[in-house]
Amino acid sequence: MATRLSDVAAQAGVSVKTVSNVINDYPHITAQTRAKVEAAIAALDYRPNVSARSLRKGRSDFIALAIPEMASPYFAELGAAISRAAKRRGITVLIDQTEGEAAAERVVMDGMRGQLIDGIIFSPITTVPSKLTAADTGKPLVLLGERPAGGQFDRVAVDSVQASYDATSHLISIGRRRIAAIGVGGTSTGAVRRKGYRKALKAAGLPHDPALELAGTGYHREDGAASMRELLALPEPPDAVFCFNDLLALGALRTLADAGLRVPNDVAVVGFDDIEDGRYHSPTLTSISPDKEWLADNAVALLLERIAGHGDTTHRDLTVPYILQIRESTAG
Amino acid sequence: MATRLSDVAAQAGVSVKTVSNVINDYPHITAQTRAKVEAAIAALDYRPNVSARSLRKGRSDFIALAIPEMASPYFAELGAAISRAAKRRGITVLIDQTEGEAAAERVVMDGMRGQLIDGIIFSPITTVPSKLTAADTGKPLVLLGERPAGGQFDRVAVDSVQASYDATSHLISIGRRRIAAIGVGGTSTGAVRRKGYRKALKAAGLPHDPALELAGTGYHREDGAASMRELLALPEPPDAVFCFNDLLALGALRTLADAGLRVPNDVAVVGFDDIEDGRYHSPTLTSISPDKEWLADNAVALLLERIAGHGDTTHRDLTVPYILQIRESTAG
DNA sequence: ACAACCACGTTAAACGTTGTAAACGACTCT
DNA sequence: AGAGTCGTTTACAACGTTTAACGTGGTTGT
Repeated sequence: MATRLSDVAAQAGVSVKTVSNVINDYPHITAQTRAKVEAAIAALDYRPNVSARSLRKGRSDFIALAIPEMASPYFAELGAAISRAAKRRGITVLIDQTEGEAAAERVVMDGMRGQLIDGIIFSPITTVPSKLTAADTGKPLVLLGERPAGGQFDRVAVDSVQASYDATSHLISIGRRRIAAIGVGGTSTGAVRRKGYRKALKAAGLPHDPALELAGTGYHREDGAASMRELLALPEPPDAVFCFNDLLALGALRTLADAGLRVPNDVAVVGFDDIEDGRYHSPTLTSISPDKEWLADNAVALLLERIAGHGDTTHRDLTVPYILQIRESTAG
Repeated sequence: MATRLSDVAAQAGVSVKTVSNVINDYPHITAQTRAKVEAAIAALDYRPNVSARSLRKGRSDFIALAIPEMASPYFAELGAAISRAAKRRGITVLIDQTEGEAAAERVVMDGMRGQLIDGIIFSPITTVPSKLTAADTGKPLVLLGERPAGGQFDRVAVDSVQASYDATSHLISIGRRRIAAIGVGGTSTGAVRRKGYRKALKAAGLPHDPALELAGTGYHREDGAASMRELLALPEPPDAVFCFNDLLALGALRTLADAGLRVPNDVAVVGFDDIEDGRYHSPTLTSISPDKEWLADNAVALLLERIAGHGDTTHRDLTVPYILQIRESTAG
């Protein structure tokens, strides 16, 4: 049924090897032969068999992207960007939903998809299990987001401390004095962003009130909404909130709307990620906006470089550029 | 480096084929041998090689999901659901971003990923190119959404006419008389949903004003926002809008907020898809809510059945259950 | 005329897995 | 006791591709 190399060879009147050479861009081929072969390929609508090729070469030109959940807008946007970046380089991305905490285990247990994939881009939202350190999967890995303790992997991420510092400082600059933080979980992300948040408060000489640091159980809208409800129940509610991602912020905005509070007049809100929802929400959401295209492109490039294996063992650490997008939720 | 079948066989003291038999649940194996083999597999941490397996079997247990763009919330949610449904059955989903109109061409050109995938779930948002009809890729295909002219494929979709009828009728039932529609493109989706919209108007004895049917260029927030601006510029603006998907509706809500109009008091809005954003937006969005889990599960099941190939050639057409979720955007 | 290329061909051997068919015992049945 | 049967295991040949080693004429340059 499926046409194979030998069919093409027969049609073009050349050897199998020559066809293979044409396909693999072997340098020494006459323009004439190449044309003949290409004509035959077109005529027979030949497609190389990926399985056979990857079995023989040991490379598949597939990489995996492991994310907690693709229905989450940030990860959806990230996945889309990474898919495009990979396609540009002729490689295909397999998306893996790790669904929460057991992420690394699952990746490892999946056995790297039966040795099909050449490498993996791993984007944890919660903790990076320390097991990852030990479990050397043998395949190149690029980490997205906060570095796990004693990072020994290639990594691409925003400077979360600085970005959080900027976000908080922005709230201070518009006159807020009682600034809450939502999302200070036990996760690396939560810890790092809290660091920048506290730093900004300190730099401005503002007191640090532990009651204003909300942990919550996750990073979804409902968690943000719940945390905001807690904050409003406080004897002295905040006049601004820095949410550690946009989903939390959107949830918080929902609670504020339900409570009849005006944003930003009563409470100003800043998010992190700059997902598209935030740009259309009422009010539009001020947010830390990482350059996702840059992130995707460099993550893929880095991984491919590692797969090609130019021997150097030092791991690299790329910092994603970002800007603070100021919108209605902080600008009256 | 990677342990293979023969390594396991050596370790267990049996033949390669026996190990293969154990892995593939071949019925006639002594408990004793099975135990030996399983011990060896565990000891060596053996993982079957997908490439070799699929080369030999002609099946890979991979299916493709072709969607316009995964960053679009509806498709992200759909992709997540389909991924889960597939994983439950031990198969892996490859997501393909077709990015708009050239969808089918690309799928075909991709050559079904070099014969790796076993079948494809195809979810067009714009037109289903008629080429699809001709281009028999040889692989099973399940279509999501509106049926193309002369549908001859398996298909899973909501009854869009009925759903649109329900949505429009709901607006009528809350007293609206001048109801606009956004998203009446030349696409199958647009055409079908317009049909239900017009039918509802007619059933209620309302006049049908062509100026209230907005086509727009796409199905994103910005298109909804632009269309809404057009509607507001009308000499006699509408008192309700039925948007053919939630993204359009969210864009429309944005424009209404900018214009200082109250929803639903001044203008009521209904969407289609029930994406999570709509549930947290201010106001929350009334929407047609298809059962995405049902959709995903049945689409995957149908495709797998087709792959297994129980010879019957009649194509099947499954109707996804839905409800109308009434929220703030229509309920004062 | 000799070497040094060049453009291809030929053949064989992998890559790791599974289907086919046959071999092997250990039974049971005449 | 020999033939048939059954349950379990194995040897061998594929699947479609690439790599390697070697061969063969043909072209070019000295």
